[in-house]
Amino acid sequence: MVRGKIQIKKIENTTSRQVTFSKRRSGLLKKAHELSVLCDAQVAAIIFSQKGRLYDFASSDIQKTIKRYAEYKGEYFVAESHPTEQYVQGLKKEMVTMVEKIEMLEVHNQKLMGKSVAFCSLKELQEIATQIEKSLHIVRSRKAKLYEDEVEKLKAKERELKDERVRLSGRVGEEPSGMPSGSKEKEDVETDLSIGFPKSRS
Amino acid sequence: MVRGKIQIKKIENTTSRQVTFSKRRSGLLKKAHELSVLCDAQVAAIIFSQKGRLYDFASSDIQKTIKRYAEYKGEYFVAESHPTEQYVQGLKKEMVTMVEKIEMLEVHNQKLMGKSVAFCSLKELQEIATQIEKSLHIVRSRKAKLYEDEVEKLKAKERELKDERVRLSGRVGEEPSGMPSGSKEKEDVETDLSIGFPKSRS
DNA sequence: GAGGCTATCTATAAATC
DNA sequence: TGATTTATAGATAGCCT
Repeated sequence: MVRGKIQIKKIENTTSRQVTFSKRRSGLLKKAHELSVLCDAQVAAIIFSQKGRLYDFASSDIQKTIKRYAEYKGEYFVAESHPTEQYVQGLKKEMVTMVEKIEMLEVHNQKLMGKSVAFCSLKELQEIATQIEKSLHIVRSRKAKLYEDEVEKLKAKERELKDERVRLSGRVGEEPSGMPSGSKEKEDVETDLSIGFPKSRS
Repeated sequence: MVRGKIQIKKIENTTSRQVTFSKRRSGLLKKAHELSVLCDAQVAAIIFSQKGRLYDFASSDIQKTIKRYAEYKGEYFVAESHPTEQYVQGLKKEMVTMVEKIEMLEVHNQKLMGKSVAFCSLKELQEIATQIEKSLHIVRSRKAKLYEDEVEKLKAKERELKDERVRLSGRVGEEPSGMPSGSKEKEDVETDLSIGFPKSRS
């Protein structure tokens, strides 16, 4: 017997709370089912007991219902734990662009390297050749410049070494008699030991 | 007054179906609420009307409830409709690889085109120059081949036209007096109208 | 926990406004 | 549409097994 209307607040007595849970739970699921059948509605109900047990009802595929719910709500809760479809679509689109770019670059590279030019038109070949010639020119110039610099550097070193030799010779009070090691340059001064008058051998 | 118990099957009368939907819907949501409060349970209910309108109740955050549901079920449906974090990580990794490849290709391209060689070593410059020379050789060969083919084709056409002319001349029983249209080749036979003896103008 | 009982409370079908 | 009414079907609190 029901003694007066009950208060809608947590039932403190554990036993009766569990009994009530069991009864009302099945009542709720039954009503959910009836509603879906009577009114041809899409209904889903999810119940977790205090202990964490799951009870549920779904008139159709619950996944569909949840998905529909998510879409209806403008979706955001799924995004919380999982990237949205939209986000991934964006990534994929970006990847397609990148793949295209890679292909483009590879084709370009191939052509610059003289590969797969078998299907190029004369006009295209001419363009490639022009580009390559230009590249070659630039690279050769750069190479020449580097060599030049190198030579310049060596000359500077030579000068430096000469100065050093002169300086050292002045300090020991005699004629220069040797070259700094490491130098392979030919000097215009006789430094070899010899018998006879200097310069007589030229 | 309720006349006898109702059958749990779709109510065909649209009006009474809508009325029943309205009443039972609110009844269901109310009961869902009562259950959650009385028994301290986590309850969520989702109802879509036939027209697609959404009605729902959730004792706590419905997102949490759905998430918990998904986890409880081992889920699957979340993965089905939404990419997993892992999947996205994979995509991103792939993208990083692609970005690196693009950079590599671009640098290579730049070098082949003689750009940004300012910081290359002599050795590297030499390698690039060698490559470019090789490329140039290939491209030029290809170009030469194309020209050759072109010339060959033109020659073949010339022969064909000559044959044709001879054949036609034989059929009309006179000396060749014209060339097939489209040919721009210079012939060694006088075909122009003229006064006087043929060949007298050369 | 699950099921049964029963007195009540609640939901609601149908009609009416 | 929606609100109210009313009679009744259905749900359930409390108690027991």
